[in-house]
Amino acid sequence: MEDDRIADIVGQWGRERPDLDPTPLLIIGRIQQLAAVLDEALRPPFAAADLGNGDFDVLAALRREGEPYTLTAGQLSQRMLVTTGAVTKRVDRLIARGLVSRSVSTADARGRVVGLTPTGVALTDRLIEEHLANEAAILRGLTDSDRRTLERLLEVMNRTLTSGDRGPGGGGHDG
Amino acid sequence: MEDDRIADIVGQWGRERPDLDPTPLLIIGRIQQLAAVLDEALRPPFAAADLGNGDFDVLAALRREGEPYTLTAGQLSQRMLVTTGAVTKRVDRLIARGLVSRSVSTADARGRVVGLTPTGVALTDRLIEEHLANEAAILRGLTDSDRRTLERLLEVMNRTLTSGDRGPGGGGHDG
DNA sequence: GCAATTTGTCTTCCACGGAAGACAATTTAT
DNA sequence: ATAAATTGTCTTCCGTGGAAGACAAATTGC
Repeated sequence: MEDDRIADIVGQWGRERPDLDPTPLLIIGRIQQLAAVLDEALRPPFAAADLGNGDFDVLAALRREGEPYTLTAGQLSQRMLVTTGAVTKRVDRLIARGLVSRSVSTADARGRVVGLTPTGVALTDRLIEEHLANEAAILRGLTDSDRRTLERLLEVMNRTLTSGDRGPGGGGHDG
Repeated sequence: MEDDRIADIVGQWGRERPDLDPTPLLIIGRIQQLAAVLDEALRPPFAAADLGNGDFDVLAALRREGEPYTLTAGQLSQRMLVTTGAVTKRVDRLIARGLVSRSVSTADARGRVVGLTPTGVALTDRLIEEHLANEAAILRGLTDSDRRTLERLLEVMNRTLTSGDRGPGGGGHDG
């Protein structure tokens, strides 16, 4: 029944390396596992539309930008936290589906402007509804107060990570 | 220089689709982003040892199992939540590094038993210390009380997800 | 204006993991 | 015991994304 996988792992480490404190895994391990399970749980609507999760990211970024639903490849790269190479491939796939189009920027001829087609807008509008409904369902076990607390705590972790000064070990990356 | 990326996204959706409630993203989006950033932040020790994050998973699973530090490919697959094909490849890489060995199970000749070599044990023991120290550093912004709360809330989400009845595609209607 | 540098995107090439099939060994049924 | 079904692992093929280089266009320096 219950795979408290993470708790088991903590228990194992406690036995094998009693000199260490494995309890950080209770939070960090769970976040990582949660992210994986979330991806799974939220995939069905995208899968039904024959879209990779990453591809929907493109559609959503364009759609929420508002009219005329356009962004350059570089902007997409920044918003989705993937390389421009990945953007190229995602956009290529979406073009093949007729959901976005790509054109040379008028302002800067080396810029490529990606824009939602009417079909793309329609699909995105439909999918985002399903998507947010699914997310809401996942959170149904949490009270409003729980949610506010969780938001805050996640934000604290995020800030700790983003500020980048985690003692030894290096770790910093982009600037 | 705060990239409150998620808050921005929620704001954009609020403007573009005021009929929807985008606030679930404040939790779920942050968890997903956090997981990605965590992977980055925790990678350096493994990268320094020329190991993929997934490869360390194998080492850690074997090490925390206790002596004789062995598991079958199938057991590894279950513990790491990846397919047996992925296990084969991870193990192949680790064998090439001399960190684990593979032998035919005495009990069942189609089973392959993977075991840590002495070198593998030593490396894992070293890496897990660094790893847990890094995780602890990431959590330093949270009080003990925060941590307990966060653990609980993440576990609630996890249970909601694992219990699995969230009608995707089906009708999302809860009580 | 022209060369050098920088910038934005695309192109290779590579690594990793999933899906499905191949294969060998075990178990079950007869 | 033998054939059929099942199981455990590996193999093949594919999809996705990163890193680094290629390339075109813009910017800077002279």
